[in-house]
Amino acid sequence: MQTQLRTTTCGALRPDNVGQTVTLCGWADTVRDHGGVMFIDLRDRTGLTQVLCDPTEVPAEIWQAVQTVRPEYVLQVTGRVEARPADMVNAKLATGGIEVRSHHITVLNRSATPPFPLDDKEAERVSDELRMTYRYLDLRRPAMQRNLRRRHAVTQAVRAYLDSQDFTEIETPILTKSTPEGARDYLVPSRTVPGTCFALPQAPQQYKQLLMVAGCDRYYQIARCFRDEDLRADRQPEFTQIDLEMSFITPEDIYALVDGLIAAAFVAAGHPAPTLPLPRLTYAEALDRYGSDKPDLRFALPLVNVGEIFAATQFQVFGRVLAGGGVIKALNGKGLAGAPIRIMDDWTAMAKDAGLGGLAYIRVQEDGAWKSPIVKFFSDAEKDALRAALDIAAGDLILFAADDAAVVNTALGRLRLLAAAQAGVIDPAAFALTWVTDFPLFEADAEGGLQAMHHPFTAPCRADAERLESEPLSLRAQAYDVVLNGVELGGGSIRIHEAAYQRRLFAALGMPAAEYEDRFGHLLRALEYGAPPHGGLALGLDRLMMLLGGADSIREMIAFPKNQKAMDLMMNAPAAVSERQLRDLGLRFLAAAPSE
RNA sequence: GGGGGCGUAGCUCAAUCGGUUAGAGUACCAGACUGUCGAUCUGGGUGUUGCGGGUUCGAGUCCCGUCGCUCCCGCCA
Repeated sequence: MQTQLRTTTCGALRPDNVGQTVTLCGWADTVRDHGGVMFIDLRDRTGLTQVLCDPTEVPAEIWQAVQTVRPEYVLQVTGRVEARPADMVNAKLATGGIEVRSHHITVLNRSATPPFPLDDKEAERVSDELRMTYRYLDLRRPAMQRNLRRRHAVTQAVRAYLDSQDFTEIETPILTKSTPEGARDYLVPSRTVPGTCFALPQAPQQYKQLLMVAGCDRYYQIARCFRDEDLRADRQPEFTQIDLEMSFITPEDIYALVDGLIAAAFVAAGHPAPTLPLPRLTYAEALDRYGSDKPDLRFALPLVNVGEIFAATQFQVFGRVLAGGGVIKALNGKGLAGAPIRIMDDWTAMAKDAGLGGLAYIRVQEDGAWKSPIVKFFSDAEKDALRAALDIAAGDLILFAADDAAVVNTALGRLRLLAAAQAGVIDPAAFALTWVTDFPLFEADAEGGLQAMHHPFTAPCRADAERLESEPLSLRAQAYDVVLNGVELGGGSIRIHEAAYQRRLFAALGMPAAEYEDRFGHLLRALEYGAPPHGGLALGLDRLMMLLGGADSIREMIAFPKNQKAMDLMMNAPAAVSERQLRDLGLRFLAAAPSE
């Protein structure tokens, strides 16, 4: 990175360079003033180099100037590389074997006192609010520099991999059309067509399908997506997907391709490649066994269906549920019998929040005795069967849920995660990847209607396709997710490539013909002109980087993220705009902007 | 929209049962110091206890309201 202002970087010098005269540029990291001699650790993104300044070796005015140097001042230093005496080598620094004995130092810029310490350990404890307000300082920290560099390495590897698989990177519009059945759209009012709005894309979904119709065969894009929904630690209103689509494929082609893509990303991020092929789980299996369509497989802790054991139970609560077509499942929290009351209260509250009437449990004491408010209703045969089914031993905590399958799975699925965390069985360094396949095509929406589980362009499994109108909720989709450590990394599907079936599907969703022709006419028309069978997938790049980097929020992996109210605290966006701008757009606000 | 947590010095935090002049580390400022590398030593407190109201002889502490940040549920085809 040699330039007119420097000959080398702050992370580059080694004992081999001793004797060379070099010029470095960077930020003063720490300044150690001994009166008669000064040490300045000079930092750039590549590392730290110790600069020594001796008043007998620099002009007086430079010595004067150096006295004023504070952390984050920007310096240009020229000097000779010298070996450090053996007892002064700093093993913690890559450059610790040498130092630069300066004979000229220029203060390129001064710095105000930083609002928070630019030290990786200290800064991690500083509020996100401050870090985001001064994001350019936060990003100066080595840890954040590493995150940015690692993200770059992964996107480079993704591009190289997809290029090797004959993909073409194609950009699609940011100003596009609203498709209101997904997330809430971000809207951009049009000046040239008054009274209308563009929407920012929630995903390049329709464009990439149209690129398949166009014969592109294999498309990808590192695509920015926008969804105006409430934020989470792993959800930002704008985020990045590795978006791809292929023609003439089945799901097997996607699995094989994406397995390789993920392996390339792991390696680029400095991790061992996962064992391929990645394991697969059907949606039905995932829900049954783990209570979630994005199971964390870093640990087992399976949900066990104990309905048969209680087929003839005397326990009214269980009996009523079974008679009503519900299910009874249990999970064995190994070693959690001693879980404090406070924890159990939290878990019970969570179970109720998930829809359960209450949380039944058995604490298995050290002497093997079962302590539980419900066990008195169990017969000896039921107890024996339970013991065998759940591998019950001293110290275990057995949790029961009895209700509709959906409620039971939700509640126990969440409890499974809490119990694993409480038991400390999650290896934070582990990576557990899985495909989840065969999602349902539809789910019931709040009003009892149908809603596409993935999106309305998803093709059903061929065997199911003709039950579209008769038993829509029974249709499995050719849809799949990739899950890493209990986080949905991404997903996709084989798409409907026949206009007639796409119309049938819109109709099955309860959409009048006039409506789907209006909203999706462009896609339907395209499908009429020889659309190839095609499908694809999108991976959340921010989430992938978060998991690969061991971070607890995707904000750590985004240069300029937004806070929980979707504001950019550094730029102060969103912000009020001028009357003139609004007039041009033909807009008037009903709400006033908050005043400062 | 709902639930939880937090809000005291630039930063990270402490302050007992409601009690006297709100402290510590660090940062910062001044001075000293020729081998440090989280330099050290000496001195210095730089504060609207988020904001507003209330209770009280007395409020950082209790009550009401409000604002901000954050985590989660809902939401996220």
